[in-house]
Amino acid sequence: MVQAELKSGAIQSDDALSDRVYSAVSTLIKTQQLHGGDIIVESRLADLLGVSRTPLREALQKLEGEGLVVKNGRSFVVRAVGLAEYLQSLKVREILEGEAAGLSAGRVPAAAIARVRDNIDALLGAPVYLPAEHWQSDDEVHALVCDHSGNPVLARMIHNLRMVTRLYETLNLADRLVPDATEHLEIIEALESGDAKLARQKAQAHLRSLYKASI
Amino acid sequence: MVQAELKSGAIQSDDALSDRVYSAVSTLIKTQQLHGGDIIVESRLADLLGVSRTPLREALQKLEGEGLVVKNGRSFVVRAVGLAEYLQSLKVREILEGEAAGLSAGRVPAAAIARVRDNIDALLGAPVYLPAEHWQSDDEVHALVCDHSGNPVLARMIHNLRMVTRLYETLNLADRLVPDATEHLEIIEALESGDAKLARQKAQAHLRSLYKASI
DNA sequence: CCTCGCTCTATCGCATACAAGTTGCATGCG
DNA sequence: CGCATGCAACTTGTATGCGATAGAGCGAGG
Repeated sequence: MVQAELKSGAIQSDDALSDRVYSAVSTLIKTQQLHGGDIIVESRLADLLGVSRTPLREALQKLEGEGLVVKNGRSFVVRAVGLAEYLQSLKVREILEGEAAGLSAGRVPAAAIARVRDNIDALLGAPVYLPAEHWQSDDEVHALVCDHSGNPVLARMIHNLRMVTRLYETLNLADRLVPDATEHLEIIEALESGDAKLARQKAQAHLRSLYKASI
Repeated sequence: MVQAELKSGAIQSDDALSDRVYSAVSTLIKTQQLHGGDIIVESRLADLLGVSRTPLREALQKLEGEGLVVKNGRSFVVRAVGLAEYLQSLKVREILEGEAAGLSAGRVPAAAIARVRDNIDALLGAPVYLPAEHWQSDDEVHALVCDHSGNPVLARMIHNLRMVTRLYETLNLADRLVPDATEHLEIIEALESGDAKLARQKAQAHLRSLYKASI
């Protein structure tokens, strides 16, 4: 099932153990090595990660707070996000990210915009499809929108929503590469222009596009 | 500081210990027996509640997930919500609850509406001001809006936001009784009428009213 | 008088041990 | 052969002990 060692990988080793475990389990979930609905046996996972149950439980509590795992009866299970919830989340994101985009319009540093744009271009120009880079570019664009809205509460909210959104993984990511990229570029352009209304509209259009692609 | 015993009160005693601790600490915070910024010493609080550190830590992790406590360095502190964050939260709530109200318009059972309306009337007619009842009525109205929106994700989001909003406690609640009640009644009326646009507008107006009252 | 560094204690992070509840299997009886 | 009952392994909840560390207090030097 899971063969990754905790120590390996890009995990900073001077962090607290429970934080490392948190990151480890988080990526295990996001990379589908633990899939939705799996029930988590504490001792097993703890052994697998080479730690005791205490820091693991701590990590699981935190993950529960972020909605990546839920408690079913007495044990934790990896959160399974169905189509309905995915669509609901997208709907809320449409509202929130639209607002955030409007607030951020004209407030994003040119350097940040340029960097994100370069990444999108690189992604489009890549000879093969790179899922990880796709995700990262996605994160960057949405971070651009959130972090400059001047409303950290709003930003955090969107972040949490996107987290859950990711758990719904039936759609084929590769098919979304070109639509995502073009829509992202439109959002960025709107942000750059300072046209709040346009930015909001483009962000909402992007989310609606995701929505339609999943029906 | 805190003199409440864990066993006392209306806490179900057949729940898991950590759940009881969770409820206990939650109410301690919401009732200001633990005020914002207080650093929590695990062993002290655990002794106070008559449990060991383990279930207490578990409860604290959960509370961290809900935003009632945060980790400052190595120890937990009761989350202090400042004016800035409060206003930001209200702004997001304006967006979200407006949307929820629009979605709920015409979908709320008459019985539920009647019950809430009765409670508001009772509150207004009470000879003395009852803070607890004020809070509860508030909860009911907003629950009315959320629970019938058909979007549980949205509802949960609003719930979390309201949780944090409550931590900001400098405004004088009693002064808000009449404005809250009248605005709530307007929202309810709009919900009843089925006019989505009006419902959204009234909900937003309510949140903006709260905003203005706190500047 | 202020600042830097040292020590020392209170507190936290983690592991482990123990208890209680549950599930599933096997065995025996009807 | 089927069902009930009891046992056994597993899993989670809670307590506790120990090592590590941050932060306070204090003293010395600038």
